[in-house]
Amino acid sequence: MTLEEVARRAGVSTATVSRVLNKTGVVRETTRKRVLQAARELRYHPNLHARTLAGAKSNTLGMIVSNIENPFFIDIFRSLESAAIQKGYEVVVEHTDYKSSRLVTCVRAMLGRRVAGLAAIVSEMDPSLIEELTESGVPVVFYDVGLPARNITNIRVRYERGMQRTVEYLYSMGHRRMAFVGHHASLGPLQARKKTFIETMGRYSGQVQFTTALSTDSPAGGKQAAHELLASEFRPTAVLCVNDFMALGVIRELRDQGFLVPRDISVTGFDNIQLSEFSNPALTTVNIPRRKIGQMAFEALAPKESSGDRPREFVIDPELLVRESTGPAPL
Amino acid sequence: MTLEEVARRAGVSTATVSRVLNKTGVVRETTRKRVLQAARELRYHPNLHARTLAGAKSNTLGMIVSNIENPFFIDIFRSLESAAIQKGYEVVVEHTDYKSSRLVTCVRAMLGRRVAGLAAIVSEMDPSLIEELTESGVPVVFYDVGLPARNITNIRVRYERGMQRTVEYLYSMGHRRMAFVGHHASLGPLQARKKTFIETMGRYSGQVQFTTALSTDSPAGGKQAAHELLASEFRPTAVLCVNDFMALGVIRELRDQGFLVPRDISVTGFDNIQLSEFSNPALTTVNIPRRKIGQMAFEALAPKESSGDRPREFVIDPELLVRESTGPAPL
DNA sequence: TTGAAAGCGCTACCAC
DNA sequence: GTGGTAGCGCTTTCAA
Repeated sequence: MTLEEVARRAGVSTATVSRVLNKTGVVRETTRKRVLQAARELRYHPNLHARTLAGAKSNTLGMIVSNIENPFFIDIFRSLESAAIQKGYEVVVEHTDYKSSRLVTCVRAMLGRRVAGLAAIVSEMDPSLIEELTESGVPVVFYDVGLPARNITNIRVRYERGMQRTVEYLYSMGHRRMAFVGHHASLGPLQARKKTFIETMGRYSGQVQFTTALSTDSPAGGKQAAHELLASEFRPTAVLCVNDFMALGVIRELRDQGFLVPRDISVTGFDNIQLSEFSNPALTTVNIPRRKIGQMAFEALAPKESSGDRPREFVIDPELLVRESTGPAPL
Repeated sequence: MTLEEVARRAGVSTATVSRVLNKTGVVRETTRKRVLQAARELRYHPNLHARTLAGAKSNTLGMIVSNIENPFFIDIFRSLESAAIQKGYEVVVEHTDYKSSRLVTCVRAMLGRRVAGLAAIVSEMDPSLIEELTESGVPVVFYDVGLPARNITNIRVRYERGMQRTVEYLYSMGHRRMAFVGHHASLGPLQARKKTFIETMGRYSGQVQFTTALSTDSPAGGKQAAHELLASEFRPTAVLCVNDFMALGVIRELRDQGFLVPRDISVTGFDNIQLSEFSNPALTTVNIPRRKIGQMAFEALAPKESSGDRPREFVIDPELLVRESTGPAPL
């Protein structure tokens, strides 16, 4: 089914059919009806590829996330998407599983698709890709990686502040033996998180002991990391997780091994995903405003007619949310 | 950046560049190098729209799900995707939030994109859309809706069997007052689920009492439904949830109101999403093999050279998984 | 208000 | 091995 067939059936030119279907230009009402009728009878579906190829302007935004199973990313996606849809955009998501190789594929695909803008909410960005994106001229939003440039907007979370607040709180509750549970330490931003933990611990040097464990970004990963932690001789009174998703698994493992949270061991997360409230016990966590991030991302990507499109940087200062999974250290 | 510019820079024709980039046809090694070099220097990204428009054959599969926040759907997506990627396909997801209007948009978009196949894992399918898809000739997989046709494959779960097994189990544990928590009863398949519960209850008429509550498909929705349940005069000893995602919220609300699960009230889910194991208490649920469903969907969509593409129907008989959230009814 | 035709960027077929 | 070129299906001037 092509435009031409519809035109033929309606007894008009393809130009007219195009006008009718796109509601552009004026068309006599009777003609319009005839065209619509023909299109319906033929079950015509315009070829989007031909459309964008001919039209040039894309109203598609792209978004790439590291882990589509982690609700954190889905929340940002939904927020960005709802802002986008409101303005007549559509957004396509891809995910990388934290693999650089997949990221390259995704970015290429997005660029090939000629997206109007791209949000890269990923941890595994490498310099050459950043350069490629910068030079592509396409509006891009990075989360936690990259530097601002004319077409690049950055959103970054002051992770160290969140970490610091968590540790201070835990310290004030008497905790002196802490463990950090993370994932993918080989990736820049995640490596940085672990480092931040270690540096923060450094401030209490002599007063606190600590260790770290790594696994995959999932509840199962958290469970496994906790398992390793408990298998070692180091017995933490508090476990700080790089995110809520893993914390869910940590709590599970602790419980399986007979520990009570928070009576025996306190656990904290990061992100404040919805599930953190539904966890039992409800998770003490650090709030990261996902909705706001999605909105910021959209604003940075949508053509900003008013202001010049200078590079921007958004910085988020996350706050600690104390709930049920933390308490005083056991004696 | 276009193919032509690359060709000019490399001093060859566009045909040659195309051959090099697609690894199709033979090209002298030196020429190849030169082309690649030019492409790199120009930071050339082939226009995917032009490509598919010219090439005709699409290796993109589409998938539409009702609720992208519910891990159940993500699991199926990931399974389908990994099978697809292995065979050189890519898959794009869209979600509808259970809204028929959005479903229409999504289907149109997929058809416009000329996907090679479409998996509609949704509950809000209406007859006219089904007809549209059937007549489009595109290979389609429906989950829980629609009838087999030459290009339509159906995957259906014997929901009633799962429900029945759950009720039998609960009954055997002494439960005589049960409640069903669901969502979107206006949509066919979900309406059917509720009806199945009611019919199953009918078999025990006189012996058991029951009620139902509806909310949205999320932990928050489950929490709210549970809240309404407890606000009424009806006090169930067991709450059967339409899925695990909502059950998470139900458990939370029960706990918030001081009930112990399963001592005071038993709770069951459906789907056996990963999180159901990480719930506290771990959820008694009915397993639905998401991985298998994704694989089946892919097989049904991928061009099947061997067998003729006769319509197919896969039927899944789900089994009960007893974990910690259920127990004997309180006296 | 409508039609003719020139592309959009690429693939594929046919010559050379 | 390589180049020329006819489309793929649509939008968009430019004329009529």
